Amino acid sequence: MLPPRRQKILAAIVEQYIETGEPVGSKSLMSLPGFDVSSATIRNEMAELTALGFISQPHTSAGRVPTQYGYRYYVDNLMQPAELEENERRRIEAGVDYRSGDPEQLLATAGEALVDFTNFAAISTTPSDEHAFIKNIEMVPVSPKMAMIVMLTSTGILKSKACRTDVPIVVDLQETFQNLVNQNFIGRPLSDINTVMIQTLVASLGAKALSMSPLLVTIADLVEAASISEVNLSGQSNLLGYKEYNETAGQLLDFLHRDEPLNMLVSSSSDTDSDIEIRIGSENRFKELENSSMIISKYKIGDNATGAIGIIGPTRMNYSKLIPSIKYLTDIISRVLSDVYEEETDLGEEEN
Amino acid sequence: MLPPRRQKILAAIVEQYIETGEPVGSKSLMSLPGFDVSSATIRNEMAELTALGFISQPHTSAGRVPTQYGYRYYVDNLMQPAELEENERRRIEAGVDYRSGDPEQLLATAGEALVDFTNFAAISTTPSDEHAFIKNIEMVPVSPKMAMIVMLTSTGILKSKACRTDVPIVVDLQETFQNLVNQNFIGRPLSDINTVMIQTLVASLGAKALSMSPLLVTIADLVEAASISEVNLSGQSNLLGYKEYNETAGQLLDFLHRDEPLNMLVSSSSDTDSDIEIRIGSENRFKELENSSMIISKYKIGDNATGAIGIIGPTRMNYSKLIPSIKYLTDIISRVLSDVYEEETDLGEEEN
DNA sequence: TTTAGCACTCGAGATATTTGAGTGCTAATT
DNA sequence: AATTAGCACTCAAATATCTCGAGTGCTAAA
Repeated sequence: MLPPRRQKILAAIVEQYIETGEPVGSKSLMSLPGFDVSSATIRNEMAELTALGFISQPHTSAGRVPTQYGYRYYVDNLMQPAELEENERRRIEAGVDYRSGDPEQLLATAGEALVDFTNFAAISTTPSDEHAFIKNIEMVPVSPKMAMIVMLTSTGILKSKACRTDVPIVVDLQETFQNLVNQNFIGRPLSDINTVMIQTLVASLGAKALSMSPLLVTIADLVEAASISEVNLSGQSNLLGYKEYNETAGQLLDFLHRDEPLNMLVSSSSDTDSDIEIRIGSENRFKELENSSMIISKYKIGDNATGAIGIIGPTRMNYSKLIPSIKYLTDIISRVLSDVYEEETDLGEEEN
Repeated sequence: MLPPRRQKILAAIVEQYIETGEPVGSKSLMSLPGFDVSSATIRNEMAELTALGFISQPHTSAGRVPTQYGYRYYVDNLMQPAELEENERRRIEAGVDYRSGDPEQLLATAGEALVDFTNFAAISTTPSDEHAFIKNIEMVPVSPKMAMIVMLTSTGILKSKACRTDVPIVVDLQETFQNLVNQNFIGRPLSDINTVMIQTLVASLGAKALSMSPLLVTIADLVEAASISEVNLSGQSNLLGYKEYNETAGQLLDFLHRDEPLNMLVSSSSDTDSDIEIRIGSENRFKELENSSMIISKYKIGDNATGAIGIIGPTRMNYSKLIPSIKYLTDIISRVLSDVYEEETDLGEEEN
């Protein structure tokens, strides 16, 4: 544990650097209220903090800059989370679309809100639940040879996709389809449905195989889309404005463009139990993010499904303000989605 | 009309500059095959071309760079459209999703293909047709208090949105809804449906108003989404790589992020009759695009609906290759979408 | 009309100079 | 033992100076 004065100095360096982006010198700290020692004393302490790895110098004759360990110590031990102001709360709330019951849409708009609020890039995943099952599948004929297939999962995810059929859609075909769906899909976990399963099913249909095949393939598409926890990223262009990305902005955006690493980034957050996770610099395991931090918070729907939402930005970000903001947003999302979910579940059971 | 030799020099300057990005000097032109005159002669011609405004010098002792008028003259008079190679055709074709009948999805994937193929940003609009009407609306109950509303327009646009109702969805309610839809929406032009119309309708429903209201509002949302020709942009991060955007990349991306100007950019292309439009530098009316060019091509569905797809990049782009590529892509899109459309229309009429 | 020749221009790159914020160390002070 | 004043030192950033050469425009001869 650092002695109090050293803590105070570290905190001051982190906070001032977050604010100004310039290396912090001993004199500017001395002039801060509450610092009644000389700059030489501060320099001695700074030398210690440097030896301990919490701060570093860009070059010998410059001030100090927090290292990622400095940020980490600050976040874990020194930072005082800011109280959100009323208008900030309102701004965050306004970003959540209470009305629609569709989690994807809600997360998309919430992400946009985060982008506006933080000026960083926002990242979110749709809820995933390894025990999710298919609650409902409907076929909607919209024109003679085109139908829309709509699927609802136990998690509340709603997916739909158009499907052109080779033969005209008649009542008979619809009934066949609905029977197939009832027998083979409703109530089954998403993980059960895959290409092989679909092919076997098609093979067993005999004469009806031809007409059913495109519809069933579309179901497989929907299941896949619902299983993969989709990662949504927005506000990337905000990052261009930060001078820490001057040179590497292109690389970073390219990296964020690829889906796989994003998925890993968000999903790997499940190994801790805390509901909010802060990853500073190389704590994100990707080299492309060594100068970036993520604040990721998990939301829950009911007791099983979880997803995450958060931000990506330069390590120099205002942790003490952002962390409570994201916490607050996540609480709202959890509440809204759980409400919808429970309402559905209750009603569903009443029906039986 | 420029004398032949001057044309030849202008074309060579444009082409070499497009390739290298460096100002083109008289000597490097002289060494090109087919130039049998001295560098002094070329310099004289270049002086003329400069006076005419087709080329300019970054500074007195540098080579020449095409002005936007130079590019324009080149595109209009000098350029020889490249023949697409077999593998290029295949790459373009591979980007078009023949199977799904959904124009939006098709355009999205085609845009991605353009991004990969050209390394620029791609822009596209969904088809719009001022005479479009509602062909079909279906309500799909997916859970006790949630329904999916699906709408198909005469243009083939398929839109769907979830809607939570305040009361449980029963057969009675579905019938009421379907009657309402048949009487008030099917066959009516999209432009007829607006908030006022919906409100009047709701008001006339008496006791049923409460249960119908959220469903009808959702229809309004769908109609709006289908009327507004949505602009899709992708591959913006490609632009970061071009040195002409070194400084202004952020501004450009911010600009492209906003929806309104994009809409104007694409829709204003309707004033010419040609099916492909090339806008160089300030011919795009926005200051943010003064160093950019767009190649935008219109596609058609049947005889009425049109939309556009194209690219945005630095004025220094390979027009002679890109123009035929985009033309080719647009032809494919038009053909696929028109096929679907006609098939639908024919079948629809057979039905009657 | 074309071309060889030449003086001229000016950006890019290399090198030198200056400046000042900030440091670490030492020796005196508390 | 902890603090501080004082001072020599360091080094990036800003500024100035120099050199180089690609490319030009012009002139006078072919």
